[in-house]
Amino acid sequence: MKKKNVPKAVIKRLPKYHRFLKEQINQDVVRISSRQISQAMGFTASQIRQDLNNFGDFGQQGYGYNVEDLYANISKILGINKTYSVAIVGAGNLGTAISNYTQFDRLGFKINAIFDVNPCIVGKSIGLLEVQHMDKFEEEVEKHGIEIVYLCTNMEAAQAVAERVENAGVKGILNFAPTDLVMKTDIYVENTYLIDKLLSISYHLKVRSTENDG
Amino acid sequence: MKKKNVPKAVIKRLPKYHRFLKEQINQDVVRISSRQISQAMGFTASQIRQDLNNFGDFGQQGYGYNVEDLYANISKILGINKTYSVAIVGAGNLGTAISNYTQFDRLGFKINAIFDVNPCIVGKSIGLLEVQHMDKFEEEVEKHGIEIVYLCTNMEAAQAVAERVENAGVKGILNFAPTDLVMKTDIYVENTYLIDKLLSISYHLKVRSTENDG
DNA sequence: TAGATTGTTAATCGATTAACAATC
DNA sequence: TAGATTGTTAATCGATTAACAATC
Repeated sequence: MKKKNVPKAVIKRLPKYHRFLKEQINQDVVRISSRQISQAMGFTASQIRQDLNNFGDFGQQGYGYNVEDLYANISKILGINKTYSVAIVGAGNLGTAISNYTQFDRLGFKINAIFDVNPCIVGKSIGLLEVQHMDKFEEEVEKHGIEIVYLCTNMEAAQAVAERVENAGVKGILNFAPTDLVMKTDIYVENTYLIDKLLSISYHLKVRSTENDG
Repeated sequence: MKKKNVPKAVIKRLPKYHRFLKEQINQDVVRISSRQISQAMGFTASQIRQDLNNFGDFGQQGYGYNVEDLYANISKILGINKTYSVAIVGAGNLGTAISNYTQFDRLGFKINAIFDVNPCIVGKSIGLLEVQHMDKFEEEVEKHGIEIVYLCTNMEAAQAVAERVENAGVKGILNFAPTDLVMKTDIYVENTYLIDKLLSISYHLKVRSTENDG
């Protein structure tokens, strides 16, 4: 098996392929060519073949790709042929919303604990879980083998909580707080940067409105 | 003023500069060099100067950049020297969470209406607003001059709602539904792709765990 | 003036696209 | 076999980094 290091740009596209192929399966599509994927997804056929060949020879000359096979392979590459144990820290509006986000659950990200420090929120039921106080965090991480934390605190608390999450041995953080976390270990942090998306909209609307002027 | 078309990669970094400069202002930093920004943000000094020079000559040889000035300039470039009129469609957990996200409000994105179709939700109060039925959508968009919609429906409803949003003359959509929207006009859509972030974490955790094997 | 740091041109690097031989 | 489509090498394009003259 080849093992050059895969370009970041390719990794960013993998979830899109995964999503697209799932749709194809739902529509009972059995085989598909890079050309067909190209037309549906808007990448070039060449790029699609290049991307996939970073991981193996999934296709067949003269035939194309078997949709089920390709989907299974990409799932495996993405590491979602297993279940992850997840905790949410911060059970405010956002934490509650995320806990109800079925899409995550469906792909094997199982929420096993929810934490907060606010006495008005601790003890509340969210789905089948009861919000626990952060006092119990380390204990519960151990008990449930928590691997990933969804960080849904406010901006001010985020850094301190992240460090505690790191120290508890959690491997990954999905950070919803609008702040860059500084970590000591190689814990993997992914930022949502919701504000950046909004600023991007703002930028593009502005550019358009000024294009009509000068 | 120069007006070549600005690389996408640069535009994606603008919000990060904006955020960083705001922090510097809060810490009463008056001037800063590309070298200092470089060290704090982890880009090269060269890249920072290249990025900024897409929009004008904001610095001064031998001095660097005035933090306040640069922040004001980037704000203007991002189009956030004005207030935007925003509506939320979908007042479930996510819509409610987003409506409470003060960060958006603080940068001038003002939520003026919230909509849903669920009879259990319509009429409910969220902050100072009452959730309205989608029947009133077009009327309210007109009344409040809505420019941006936060799309917080489920995946199934997203496409149909997006088309209605488009037809009502809204200019931009921040899409929280895990689906690619197909638009007819040049309405600007930004996708949050929360799942993609989670899959990215999964991928990196998997790569690390298999590095120890082979 | 001397020192610092920008703005900008040129060099390098990485990612995308084109082309085509291999092969199902 | 003939047609289709992959896997892969080579060419192009775009973005990042290095270097340095301009200048505050």
